[in-house]
Amino acid sequence: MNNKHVASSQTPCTNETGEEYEASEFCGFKDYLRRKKIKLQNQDEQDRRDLNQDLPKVFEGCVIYANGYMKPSASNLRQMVLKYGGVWKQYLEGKTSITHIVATLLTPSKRVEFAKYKVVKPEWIVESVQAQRLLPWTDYRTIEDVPGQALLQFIGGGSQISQRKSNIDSYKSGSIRKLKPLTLSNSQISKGDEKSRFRSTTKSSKVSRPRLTIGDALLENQRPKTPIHFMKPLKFSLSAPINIQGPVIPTKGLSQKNNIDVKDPKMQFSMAHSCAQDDSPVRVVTSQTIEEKIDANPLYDTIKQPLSKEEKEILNAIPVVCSLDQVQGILTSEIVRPQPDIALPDTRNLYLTSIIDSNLNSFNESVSSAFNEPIVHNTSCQLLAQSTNLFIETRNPEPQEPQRFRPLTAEQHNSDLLADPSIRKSTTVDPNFLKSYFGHSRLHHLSTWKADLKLKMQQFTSMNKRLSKNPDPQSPRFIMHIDFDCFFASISLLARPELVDTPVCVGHGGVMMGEIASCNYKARAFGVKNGMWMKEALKLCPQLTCLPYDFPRYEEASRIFYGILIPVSAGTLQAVSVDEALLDVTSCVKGPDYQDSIDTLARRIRDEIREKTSCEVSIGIGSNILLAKMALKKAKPAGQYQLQPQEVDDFLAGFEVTNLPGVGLSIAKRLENELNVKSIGQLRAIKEEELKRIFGIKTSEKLYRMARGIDASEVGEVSVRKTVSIEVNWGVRFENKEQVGDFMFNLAGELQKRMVNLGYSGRQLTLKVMRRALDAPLDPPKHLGHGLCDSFNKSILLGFSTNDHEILAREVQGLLRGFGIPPGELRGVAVQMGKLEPVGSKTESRDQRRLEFPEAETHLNIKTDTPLAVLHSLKERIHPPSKAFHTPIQRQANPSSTPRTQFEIPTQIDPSVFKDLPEDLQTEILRIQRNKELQYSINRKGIAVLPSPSQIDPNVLNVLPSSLKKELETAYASRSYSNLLKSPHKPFAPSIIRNSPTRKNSPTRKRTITIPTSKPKLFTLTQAKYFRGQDNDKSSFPSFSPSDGFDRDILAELPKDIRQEIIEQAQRQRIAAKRKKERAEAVVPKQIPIYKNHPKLTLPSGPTIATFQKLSDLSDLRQLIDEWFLDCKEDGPHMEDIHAFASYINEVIKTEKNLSKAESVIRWFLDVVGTGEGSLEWRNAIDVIIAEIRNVCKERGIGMLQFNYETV
DNA sequence: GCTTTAAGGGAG
DNA sequence: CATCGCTCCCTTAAAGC
Ligand SMILES: Nc1ccn([C@H]2C[C@H](O)[C@@H](COP(=O)(O)OP(=O)(O)OP(=O)(O)O)O2)c(=O)n1
Repeated sequence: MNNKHVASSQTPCTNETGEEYEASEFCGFKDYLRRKKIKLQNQDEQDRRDLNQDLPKVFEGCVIYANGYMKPSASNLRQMVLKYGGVWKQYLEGKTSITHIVATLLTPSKRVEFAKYKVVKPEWIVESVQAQRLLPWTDYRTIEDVPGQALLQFIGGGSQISQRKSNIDSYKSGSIRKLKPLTLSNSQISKGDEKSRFRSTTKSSKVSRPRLTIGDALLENQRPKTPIHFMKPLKFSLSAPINIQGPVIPTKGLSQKNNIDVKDPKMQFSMAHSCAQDDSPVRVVTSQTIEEKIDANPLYDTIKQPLSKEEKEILNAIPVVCSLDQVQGILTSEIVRPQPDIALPDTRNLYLTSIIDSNLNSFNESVSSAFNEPIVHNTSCQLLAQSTNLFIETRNPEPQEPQRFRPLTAEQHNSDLLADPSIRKSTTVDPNFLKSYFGHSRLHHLSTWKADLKLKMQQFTSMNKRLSKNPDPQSPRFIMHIDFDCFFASISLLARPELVDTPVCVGHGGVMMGEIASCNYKARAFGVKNGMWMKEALKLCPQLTCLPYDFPRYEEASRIFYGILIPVSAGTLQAVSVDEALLDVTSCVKGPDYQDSIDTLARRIRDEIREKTSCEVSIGIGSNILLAKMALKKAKPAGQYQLQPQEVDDFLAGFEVTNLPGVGLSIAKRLENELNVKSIGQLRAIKEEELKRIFGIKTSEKLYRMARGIDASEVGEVSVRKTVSIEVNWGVRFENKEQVGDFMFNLAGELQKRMVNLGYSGRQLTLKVMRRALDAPLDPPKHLGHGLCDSFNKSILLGFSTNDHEILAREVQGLLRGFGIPPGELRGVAVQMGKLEPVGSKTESRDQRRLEFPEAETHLNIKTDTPLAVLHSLKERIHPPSKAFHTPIQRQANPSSTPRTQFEIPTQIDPSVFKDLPEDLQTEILRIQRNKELQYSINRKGIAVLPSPSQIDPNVLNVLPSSLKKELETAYASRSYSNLLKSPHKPFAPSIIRNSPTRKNSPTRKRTITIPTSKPKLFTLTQAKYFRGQDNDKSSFPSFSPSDGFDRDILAELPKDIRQEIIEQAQRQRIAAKRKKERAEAVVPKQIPIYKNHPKLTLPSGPTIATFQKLSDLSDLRQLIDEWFLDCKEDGPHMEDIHAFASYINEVIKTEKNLSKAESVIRWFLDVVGTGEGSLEWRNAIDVIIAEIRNVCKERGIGMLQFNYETV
């Protein structure tokens, strides 16, 4: 220790407790880092003392942080800053104290992240020093350097933050109206007309353009709320066709008619200027009429003139959104003198610019009187709230002062709305919402039925497929597409026979904004279409009758429908929907008059269905699925049509491209705008290269082929479910965060139910939320609908597979909080689980005996994780990798955030300490508490879901009170926590793997105790039915060598189960290694190709070959397959084994890249299994495996493997 | 190079 | 009263590695 150090120990930088030098027996990394930080600051302080004698304090009050590489190096700049009285921040910490950021170049995301900071070029420092005074930073903006960078923030209200727009005019026959994305660039906006806008959009879509990631969007929401500078000019984003003509409207411009040319009266005029993004500390959203706005605020004094109707309409659509920052920004930024290179054309700066230009003074006054005080108050309030709570609620200014301007928050608005009990009960705040909602939702029924039928038909098909052999794949095929005519309408009409000859539709009673699910052909004659809004339809057809839904009858009709088709199908039947199926009837026809026999068959089917359901189906017949579908178009209604091969080209040419499957509004528009293509005939004239200019590769190729009637897909292709999800985008109205929490909990519960019923757990969780668009009215056109929204996605990887609703709920809440959306602004929520793994015995393949519509609701198969996994997730929550999800570590207790009542506060934890913890931390702790008694489970892969000690964020530990630390220590079942920390970070897999930045740790992360292979999932088998404990010797307690990487003391402290598992794993590992070695010695390793270049194969753990049950040798594998089949011949293979086997093959293809090996293994498998003795389950297994392999081949872009399997 | 992510799109 | 805008899959651009 030198003098310097001693001196620095007295600096004010040492915090109150003198922490830097306090001895700590609990040496977490967090402590270390903190001390290091403090030390650095002290260093700075010292440097400053040493250096700044007699020098002007040029940078006094400046706290500067350097980002990225820059010309005078950061350390040089630091010297300068310190020398001249500034503070240098090495770490970005909370960013709150930073006044300036030095950067030469900013990545797009950084641009967003730093959008509200003074981001300056290094020259600012250099030249300020030269000038010996602080030069205006505005002359050194980094952000102006990159042309168009500011633009990014204004495009369509947020670039890639998709802005969805309700468009009641846009629907496509047979599909629901899609919300339209909006991405407007500067120049596009000015065009004003939809077509040109669209064209520009598409063009730019091929240009590589940085996008705003969700993280960026989150940052927008999580920006620190301290005074910061606003650097963007005010702009308006237009979210609907609008044409604003003329130059900047002068002061009184708003009263001048004809300056605004509103093409669409329903248009939404967004005045979302840049800083009105919802990240603003306080959003003051008013629902007052514009007159009130004007009356209430001197800001509007000069425009107190009669407004035209359109003007009022426009202005009322404008939520007045303002904040201190914005006000500051408005007053200090260059708005008054817009930067030409980034400002939008004058026409779009019209409103506020003009006001500000001419009314700066009155504006200023209004700011202090109406905004300033309350906002300051709310800023701190919200900072507090945000730091502890799920949401920031939008708040009103405090009412203590006479308010001339009383805006309404989204929450208040919802409160008013929900005050009506009849409304309240159909919103998400009602505890029975989900049940009631899904019970009434046609799309929910449709989706559920579809998934169910798809699965069942798949099973049925695989059961029979091999009976009907198709020896000549070249011979022509006959595909039938069978579909009820206006299904819902037809069925619902059965109860109202008197209306048969009148236009009817099916929908929810209302006459206003309800959607039409289906309408009969009488109604279609008027132009009414499925998915259209009632209001619209009534305009077209005033005498339209609306019939109620009758879901049970639809279901019953469907059951009959499939009941008729199944016997006919002779094995190959694919469910398209509840009322729609594909049939490969190739094998049904023989002889020279085959075409007639097909037609006869079709007629027979139609007759039978008509007889049994009293409804008509139509049938299209073609030589592939695409052509059958196109033929069906012609067949409808109540008809059939067989498309002859020779007429295909002419037949297709006349259809509009939207009739092609996969071509919806968006693609059709692009085709039309870019290529002037409307019909399939026109599409056929376009070269594939041309298409690739506009669309991606896959889409281009598909379009190209479809235009020529080519479709290689086959009826009954097996697909494996990839996701299970739930979403609600209607009735979503919340008053506070508690309601949100409750709802998410219920949602997770429902999702769990679905997963359990399907027999899945999942590793990936995705949250999708819809937030009311800034410029959308608080009440959308559709009652309780979502209206115009911005949508956000975020997915995380859990380190374990689960379907436990509590875990799901918690993770969802964490994600949701990351978005920082005020409860009142939420309009839609979706939770999706991916990276599925089958769980328990009830797998999809086991359901095959029942073909009825099941309503079974079991509560089996819930996969809980270990408490430690949750601990790990807790860590991630508090100290997430992405700043976007950053929550301040020091959090204040929020009086309103009490723990859920169903959670007991554990006695071991000091209740007051516990209460001071953030809500989610509380629940995590509670989980740990509750689960402590439970078995420490091992996840399916045989990896203990104990987070690696090295992965426990010391920050987390440090922030916990000592009593909690103790709890965690207990949870770790270790007396010596520091031992764990010090032990090699080998043994455990992390339990939570967050996306992106976390992955930087992947080298560490990948080190698990599993047997070294390319992927742990290969070992799914170890716990499955057949393979359980294959080469385990459970009785022995092996001795560990140091090279095992285990600390024996730690091992001894672990729960028995985990210890056992680790031991077993280690054993297997050794055995595997031994085997490998033996094999390598005994056999010439020609069977073991080594692909040095593949990254997967350079894992530190060594082996480079995918293994299956530790085998990679072909003969061993064959033997294993033999044994597997023999053992499970009767009962069928375990689903997990099937997947494991498929995974292995995929691994061989993907990683080992040994196609011939994969082929021969598969061939062997098929030979063994396909000997005719195989049960249904085994045939199913074949399909699943083949399907998975097909996927991988597709992924790899290689052709399908060859192994004499006729359906392949 | 590869894989993963967020987002768009489509169907029924 | 209104109203019940789901759920799965695929593709793409960009980011991460
Ligand atoms: N946007 C949509 C589209 C369809 N459906 C429901 C109602 C339909 O009856 C059923 C089947 O959809 P189809 O596309 O097959 O349409 P229809 O059977 O009503 O008419 P078509 O005769 O054109 O098949 O799905 C819906 O609720 N909303």
